[in-house]
Amino acid sequence: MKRFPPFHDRYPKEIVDCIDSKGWQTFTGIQEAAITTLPTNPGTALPDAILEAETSSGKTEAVFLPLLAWLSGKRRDDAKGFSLLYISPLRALINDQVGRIGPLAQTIGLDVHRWHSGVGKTEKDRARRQRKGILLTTPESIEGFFLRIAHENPEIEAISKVSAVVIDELHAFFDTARGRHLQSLLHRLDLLAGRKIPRLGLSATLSDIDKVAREVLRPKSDVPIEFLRPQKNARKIKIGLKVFIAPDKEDASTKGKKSSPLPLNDQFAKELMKDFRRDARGLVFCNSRGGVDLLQERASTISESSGLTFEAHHSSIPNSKKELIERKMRNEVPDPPKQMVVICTNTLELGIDIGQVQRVVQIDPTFSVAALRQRVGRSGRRGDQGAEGMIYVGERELTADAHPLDQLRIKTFQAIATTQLSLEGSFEEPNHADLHLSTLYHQVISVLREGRPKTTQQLHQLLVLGGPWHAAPELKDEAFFARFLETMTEMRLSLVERVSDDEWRLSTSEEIPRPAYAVFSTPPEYTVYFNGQPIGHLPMTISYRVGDTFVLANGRWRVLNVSDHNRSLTVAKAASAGAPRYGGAAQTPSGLVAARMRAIYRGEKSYTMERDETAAQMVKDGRKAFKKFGLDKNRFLDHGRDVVLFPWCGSRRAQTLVLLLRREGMKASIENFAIAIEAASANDVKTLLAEIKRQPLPEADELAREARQLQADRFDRYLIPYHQRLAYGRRFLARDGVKELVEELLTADAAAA
DNA sequence: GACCTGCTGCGGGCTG
Repeated sequence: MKRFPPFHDRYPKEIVDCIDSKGWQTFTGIQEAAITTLPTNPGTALPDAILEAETSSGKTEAVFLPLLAWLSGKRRDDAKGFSLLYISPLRALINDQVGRIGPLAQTIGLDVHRWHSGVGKTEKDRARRQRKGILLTTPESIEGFFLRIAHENPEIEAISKVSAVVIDELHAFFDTARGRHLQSLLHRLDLLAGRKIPRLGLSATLSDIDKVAREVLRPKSDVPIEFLRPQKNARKIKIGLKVFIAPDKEDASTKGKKSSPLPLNDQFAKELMKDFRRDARGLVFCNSRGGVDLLQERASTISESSGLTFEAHHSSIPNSKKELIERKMRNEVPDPPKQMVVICTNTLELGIDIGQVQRVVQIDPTFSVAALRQRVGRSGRRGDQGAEGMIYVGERELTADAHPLDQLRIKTFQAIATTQLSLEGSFEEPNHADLHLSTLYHQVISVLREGRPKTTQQLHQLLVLGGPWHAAPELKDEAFFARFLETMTEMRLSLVERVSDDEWRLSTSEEIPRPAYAVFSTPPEYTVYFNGQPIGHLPMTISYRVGDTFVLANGRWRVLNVSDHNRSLTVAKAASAGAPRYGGAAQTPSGLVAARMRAIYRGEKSYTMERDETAAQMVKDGRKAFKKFGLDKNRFLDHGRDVVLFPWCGSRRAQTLVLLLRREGMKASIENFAIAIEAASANDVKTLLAEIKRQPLPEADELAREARQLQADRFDRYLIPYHQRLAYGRRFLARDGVKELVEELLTADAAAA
């Protein structure tokens, strides 16, 4: 490899030799940045750091080369203790990384141990015995180590000895219950170690990283954080747009009619054949599992004997099948397909190794800018190849009574807005207001499970004042926190009890259920069997009867037998079938995207992306409809007996507006990028809004009374209603700027009149 | 009209 003096001159010979033998031409930008910046002399303390670069830009080596060089100079004694802790949000990523980190670590005599639920006993026993080297694991397994503390668990002790923690795919922990969980675990590890263990996060460029990642990596940090990013120019990204028109009704009566277009999935499948005709490997992202199954079925049928293979990859496909697909993509099977396209959900959004992909197609727009950027970024990664993405949008054939949202061609504008923002590098801001009370509940129990009773003050200091909940204003108040603990003793399932006035311990009076390791939960699933073999999973929240049909995992099936007790569905092949139903809630629009869509409708933002003729026509039509409805001036639209209101804001303010209207007796709900109000006129709504404007805004927890579903996270059901409403308000509502929004809605309309 | 992620413990069957 080309000589890179900061590496070849400063790094230990064993490590240099190992890298030279890999046949790499040069280091990537992020690797050069890390090698130049991070200390290799154990006399210099390791900093907290964030390495920011795209998936598969060699971030793993970028962080491990300096860490291993640093460790090689450190005197090692015989005492048990791991050297490094690597944390990944995915088991699959750990399995990939063993192969990359293992040989590097071997050069300085360190073993690498995997530890997650898919790792066998033999391998875990080896890690348990050695308690040295590098441990690769998940947040939930770390929770497991903590939960076993009470039973004299030497592993957690050995983990607390590490010189640094590496967190892979740090962006996957932004703004989530799981992220807060990880912060708590790392904080508890620091306390156990009696020092601040350096944290190094690997992140994609998906937000204002300096601000966001700092808070995620180490809340309330008083030590500086190094930000490392490539010096070299970012590679080129191209995103194109194609729009397809769906027939008005996709049923038998329209089939064969000349004037009627083909069903959407047939059009998509044909286009995929064209777009991927020259590529060896491709990825297609859908917004739902059902969408993946249907499109894969159509594409497989249409492409038969063309040499192009289509595979389905989502969470309901068995792991063994998914792993086989990933191996085929990497050409690790005998006689791999020459041309292969995987149709997936966000299962392949994070950095699981799937080799080199030439092109990415997104079916219908994503709801966040970050998702689009991350997905397109999975293409053309080696060398200087730019990323190439294409969005296929399905719009509906317009009828005389078409809904305004269809006339506005909303999906086309959503696709353009997400593309523009993605290319500009503007991403959604995480919601820092989130209280994460469900996760707090989990961590109180986890801390108490360690054994000794704790006082209110101790718990408050550990989790709130000095810990990951430091930024929640309500919780800072010790009385509020004490009340939270007290409610935990009052619930039907009370896992906590008072020892004395001010001391708490894990309940002893009841049978304590098995500990929960994850802060999220998954609904129970049927396993679908064909000929005794599991072919996939379906959620039990949807009921099935004998004779029902569905498409799943590259086949059409008919239900032969349903067993709720065994959680199994037995199926036979069927001649035809529709998409499986998975259930779920509507997707929520982001304010960033909404505001940009409005600008494009108004012609304030041109769009320069590559598009087909239909897309160009859709933009013309959408803008024309926007004018026709007068939406350039006002925000209300009477549609039949209902009103459609266009706030052009993010989902939190929109949801606040919806609850305000419901509180006054209106049947309001969010519908795509608009608010639909049933059985009301624009004038009714305006009168109400004027009234709302005059009154003081209710508190968020008060408004939350109007919400249909208060429970969102795993342990919300164990919280008292007041805490549930508080958590709901902080997560889904925003009072800031709502008065201004109401004002804007009324003035815009007055100006128009 | 949504997507994804994780854990243990136990028992049965197979291999050496």
